[in-house]
Amino acid sequence: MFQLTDKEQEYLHKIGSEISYPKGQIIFSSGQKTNEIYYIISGFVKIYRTTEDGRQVSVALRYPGDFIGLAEVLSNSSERVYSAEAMDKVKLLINWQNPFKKMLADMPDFSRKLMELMSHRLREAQNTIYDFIMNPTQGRLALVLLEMAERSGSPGENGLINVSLRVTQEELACIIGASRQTVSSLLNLLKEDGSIVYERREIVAVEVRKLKNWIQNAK
Amino acid sequence: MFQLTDKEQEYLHKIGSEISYPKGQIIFSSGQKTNEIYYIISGFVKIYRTTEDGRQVSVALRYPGDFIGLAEVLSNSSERVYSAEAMDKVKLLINWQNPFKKMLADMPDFSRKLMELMSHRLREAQNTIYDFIMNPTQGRLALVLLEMAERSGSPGENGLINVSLRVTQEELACIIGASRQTVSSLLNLLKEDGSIVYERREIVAVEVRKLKNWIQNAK
DNA sequence: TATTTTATGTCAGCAACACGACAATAAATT
DNA sequence: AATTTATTGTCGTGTTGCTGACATAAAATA
Repeated sequence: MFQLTDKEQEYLHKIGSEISYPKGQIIFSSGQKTNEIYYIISGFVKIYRTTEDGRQVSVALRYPGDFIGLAEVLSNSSERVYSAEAMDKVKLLINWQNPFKKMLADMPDFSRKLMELMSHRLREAQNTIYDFIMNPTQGRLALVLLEMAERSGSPGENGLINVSLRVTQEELACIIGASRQTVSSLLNLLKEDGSIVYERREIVAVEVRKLKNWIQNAK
Repeated sequence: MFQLTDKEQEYLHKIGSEISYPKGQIIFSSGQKTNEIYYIISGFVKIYRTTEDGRQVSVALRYPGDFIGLAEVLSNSSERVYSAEAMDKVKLLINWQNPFKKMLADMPDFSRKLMELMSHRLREAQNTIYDFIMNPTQGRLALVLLEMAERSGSPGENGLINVSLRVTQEELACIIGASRQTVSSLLNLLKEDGSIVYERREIVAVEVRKLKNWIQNAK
């Protein structure tokens, strides 16, 4: 849905620089000064907040081709509201605020495109709210697995998507707002059912059709 | 947080026209063609979706000074995704898509301001997700009542906000994602506790401090 | 290879909350 | 004023999913 033109890519590369983070690395965290935005080249990133009692609550996942840290820059907030963590080995393009803002001013089409992106993200977030209200835990787990597979896997035969998701149950729990124990049981349910292939702490493939059966109200 | 300049107000009025809707009126609904955006002059509006089995799920409330129907226009979606309903007697300014887009092009500052608005909304939606994960039903109810009071009431003495909220329990239920019966009990709990003044099916005032005690993790 | 750390599986007990049912009340309509 | 309709209060029952506890297994480290 979001595609940069060659010219935009080029511009971004010229004013930014590539940077890699290992899995688990925190890219920025809540409360920090807002100085930069990131463009995801590969890997995926969790946007989350830590509660007083130390629990993490995830509100979004971002995949290659998307920006992170955008909302603060576009709304001129001086401090980060949410934190971002690499869920994977991640390759990013880091861009400082000022040149980026200049780029926005220089390229009205790019600016319009970002407006589209923000609108799209708002819809996504609202869909997440909808899903939380409509779906019990299994449904939310199925939704998240499906999304991760579609975004970072490669389609195989008869509705199978091959992936390589090394996500702990703890991580999944904080994304879907459930307890770790529940995620454990559910993953095994999905496995027995043939909805996912889950071996040695890694999700290897998902069966789109079967997985969708666990979701109440598909979009 | 979102303020229009006199010039912008004037422009909007020039290219748009005022329109009033009674409580319960549907302003636009999911699936309709996107032709216009609305600016809320008074009253408030629910953004929601209806599920297959007829239940309503609300994802946001919009108050005076805010736009509705914006995301589709800004992202060039031809169809409405969510529906909008007047929760009150509502006065709106209706603006057709094309003149509005021209306004965006004509006034870069306005355009930037809308970008800020969308960023802000995204944060709001993410905060809602966070609240859903962190707070049990009472907390979400308290949050919604607090927001409605702060946005549409007038501050009285010692932390009291006077309002006049004629919202059915059914409505509240679909906003916080709970059953009507649970809302019923909770409202009475809040009433006994002195967190709200609730008389003859109308919420007359809220006690900010006490109400906040029901919320797990205040923003 | 041995040891420690981290992640997973599983269970029992408990609390929150949904659902259906129905009575009671207020509001709207005739 | 009488009747209908919409809204609210309050049950009991059942389910879901949380918590804490502990065993097991895999991975990381020494």
